[in-house]
Amino acid sequence: MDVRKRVGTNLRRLRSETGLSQERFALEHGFDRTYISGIERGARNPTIQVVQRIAEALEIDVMELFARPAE
Amino acid sequence: MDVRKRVGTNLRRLRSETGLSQERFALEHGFDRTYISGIERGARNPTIQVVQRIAEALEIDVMELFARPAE
DNA sequence: ATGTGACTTGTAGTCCGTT
DNA sequence: AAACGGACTACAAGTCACA
Repeated sequence: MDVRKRVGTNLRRLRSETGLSQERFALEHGFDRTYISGIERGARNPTIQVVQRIAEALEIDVMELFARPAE
Repeated sequence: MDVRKRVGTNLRRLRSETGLSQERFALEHGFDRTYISGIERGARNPTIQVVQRIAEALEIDVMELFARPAE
């Protein structure tokens, strides 16, 4: 499994669990909505600093975004 | 702690454990010698696909490179 | 509310070196 | 063996209009 899919899947699940839409999550944490969308779909190849910023927004350790998602 | 330092510190430890120099590690796995050096020092901000490729070269899960290093 | 193509600007990634 | 510099090209960062 590609790491982009991995991070994207984890982000989508964790972001959903906060109860926020992509739009509100992006707005409240200073991201562009379409950029978050692209990462969740695995269409983007973000740098580790971007992933770090997302982890901070989710209030989790960056490592969690790289966990292998359950099938 | 910055995520670049985290990945760099982990890479340096894990790469050293393989017994390979930066130069040989890079050569044998198709990386640029100076780029590996930069990542280990935390001076670079690699994309997640590059970190994935490094993890594959180390034969570990990419998640391990994001673990919080021991102090 | 999300997906997608297109776009500009900045920097990731590579290659040549020297210290 | 590793840190570091300069220059270059490929592509990520960040944004927008529209479906």
